[in-house]
Amino acid sequence: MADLARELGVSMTTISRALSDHHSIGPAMKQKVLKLAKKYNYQPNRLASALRKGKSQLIGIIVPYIEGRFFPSVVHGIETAASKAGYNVIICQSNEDVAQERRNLEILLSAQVAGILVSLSRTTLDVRHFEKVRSRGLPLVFFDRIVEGDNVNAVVLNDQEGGYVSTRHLLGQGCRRIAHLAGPQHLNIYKNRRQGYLDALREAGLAEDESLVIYTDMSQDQGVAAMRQLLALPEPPDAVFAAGDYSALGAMQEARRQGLQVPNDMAVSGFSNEAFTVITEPAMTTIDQRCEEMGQAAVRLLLEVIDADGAPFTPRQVALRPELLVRNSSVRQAETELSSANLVRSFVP
Amino acid sequence: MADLARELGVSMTTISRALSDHHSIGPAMKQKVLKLAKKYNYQPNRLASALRKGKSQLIGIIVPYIEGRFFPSVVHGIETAASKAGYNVIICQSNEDVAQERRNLEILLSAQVAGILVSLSRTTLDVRHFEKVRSRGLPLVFFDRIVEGDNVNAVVLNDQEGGYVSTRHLLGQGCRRIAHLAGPQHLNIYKNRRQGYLDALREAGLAEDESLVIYTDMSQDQGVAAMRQLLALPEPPDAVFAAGDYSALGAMQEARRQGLQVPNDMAVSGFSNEAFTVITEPAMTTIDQRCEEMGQAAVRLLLEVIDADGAPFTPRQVALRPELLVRNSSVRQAETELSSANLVRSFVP
DNA sequence: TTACTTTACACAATCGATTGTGCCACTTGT
DNA sequence: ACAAGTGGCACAATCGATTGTGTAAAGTAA
Repeated sequence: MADLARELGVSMTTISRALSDHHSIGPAMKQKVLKLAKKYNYQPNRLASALRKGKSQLIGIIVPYIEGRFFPSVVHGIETAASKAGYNVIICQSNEDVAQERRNLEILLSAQVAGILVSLSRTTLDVRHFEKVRSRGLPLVFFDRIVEGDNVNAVVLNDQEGGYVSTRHLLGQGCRRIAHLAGPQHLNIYKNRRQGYLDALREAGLAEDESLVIYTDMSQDQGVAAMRQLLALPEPPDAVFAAGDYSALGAMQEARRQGLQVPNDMAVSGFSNEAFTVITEPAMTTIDQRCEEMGQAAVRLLLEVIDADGAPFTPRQVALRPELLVRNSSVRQAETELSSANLVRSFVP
Repeated sequence: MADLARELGVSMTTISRALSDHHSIGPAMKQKVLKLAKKYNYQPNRLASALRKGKSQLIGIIVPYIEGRFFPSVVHGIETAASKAGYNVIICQSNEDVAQERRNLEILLSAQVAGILVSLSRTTLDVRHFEKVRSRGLPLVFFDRIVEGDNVNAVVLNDQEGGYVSTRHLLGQGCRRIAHLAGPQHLNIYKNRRQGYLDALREAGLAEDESLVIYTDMSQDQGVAAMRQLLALPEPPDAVFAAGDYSALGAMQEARRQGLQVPNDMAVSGFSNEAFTVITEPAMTTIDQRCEEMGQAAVRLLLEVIDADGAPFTPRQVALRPELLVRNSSVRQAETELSSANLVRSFVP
């Protein structure tokens, strides 16, 4: 910058203001500065700028881990949206450990990020460490694994709706005894998915049957076990809505192993749209969690708070609408259609 | 920091030096400063520090995208290793676009990162933009999709070895006509996998049969088509080594659809260890690409260059050894064992 | 013409931490 | 006892960009 100033015979002030389009710089001078900056391919030192302004162009992310399908996709959405808005993203993993989460928070604070996006670690019961962020007036948005309450900014998937539309879909296929493979009920996502399931049943006027709700850890193994248990009932179900794709997979495999036709004897639908759901045979109906949209929505909300710039901002909670992906595991067909329906689904990576 | 200095009645110099364990500060004073820093939970402003020192504690990553199995896992490995060494990670996506890659590079430069890790975009043919990084003396390490040559730091998987061990394994199972589903040969990874396959055949004294090598785009569809083509041969193969899991999947599905037993009539092995390979039936033998190790190795190499601190550093290329994961799709068994071998594989997410 | 704006730019302080140099006091060698 | 050495700390410059204030020159209104 000093070089530019020297070459044009003006002060650094003028350079800085010309580049940031300040009103007190004449258009002629602005042009000259811009041209020279291009020529020398001048790149401002973001550290210096951030130090002076007290705000960097960085957004901090804290996620439990970067693996599987969900978090990488959300991060992908976040990075894309942030980058479009001129921000960069610095990423931290808590490894499901509160202590690590706290450390990451400190680091992001000392890196002077413009805002922070957090998905809580599984071991985070006490959320007081986020008070420090708020007391500094630093924009903060939670996503997916959030702090409950209406005094925080948060973006989540509407899990209840996911359970509801899945169950409605199965009902629409003519299923009348719909089982549910539920997840650990102390986690809100699973509680809400189960609630959606119950809501749909009640709406259809069907009596709730406790024996049709099996509580699992969402593993494939327990999906197998659950299906075995269900098929041993005096009145086995004709469909199953699982709160996760892996348990749905296990259930589907066990059903077929016992000679049932999926979907005609047993319709199956899962949750999460894992990559494998398109390659099972039949392909699995599931709920897409809108991972990328979640990332984008989180960034949008964060930018709103950032742009409010300290002005009182009423925290907001955003609930994304899940998308039901109907595939062959749940679409009942006449016998004659079966052959074509079970054709291989192709998937180009 | 000024507060600490005032409270102890010393200069900021002393504070700074006490915290960085400078020799010219007495142990008594160091203790006092440390204790006070704890008490006030003092966090140094990393921007200011980085500005003054000309080096931040940030490592920049440029990847084509953050999706699928590979890149997220590598990033996971990178973040973990970097974090352990006291560095944080700022991540950029090139979206397979050179222009974006160039922009990302500029951004990382202006963010004053301590070093950069890059996996090239697919459209990067001209690599001159990396010259600017080298001319600034900024540590640079490529991984997976690298610039060829021995004047760059790079970490890759030994694809040739992957093809070699896969083919050796199939040979060891008694297969004698082993087909290969190859990928686009202008990409080094696919060329090398094919080379490993050929090396193993030659070593076993088997004649190379051009009709057994099918060139595909690695999609599931083309895997299906390739298997159809292979089975129409006068002398069909008894095994197939695919350079990717998706094409292996297509091949396996088509083989079973035509009534062949996998693995006894047709052994199948893939490449990449995609998540779905454990849930196919039979589970698919494949090559693990050591994603996390690659991230770790890249960080280790980068840290070496950083720690050399401008001293002449001879660029190095690291080749990771792939890991063959033997599963049921390639292990030939006596008929009586088949039932147990095809049992469900469980997978807890 | 005088007084008052407006325009266009420079001066110098500032963000927070780091570091070369200088200074003082005290120890050690001879 | 004097010179040299060393431990412990402060001063002030510095990294590079930003910004409140100051001040000419040019323009406008009276």
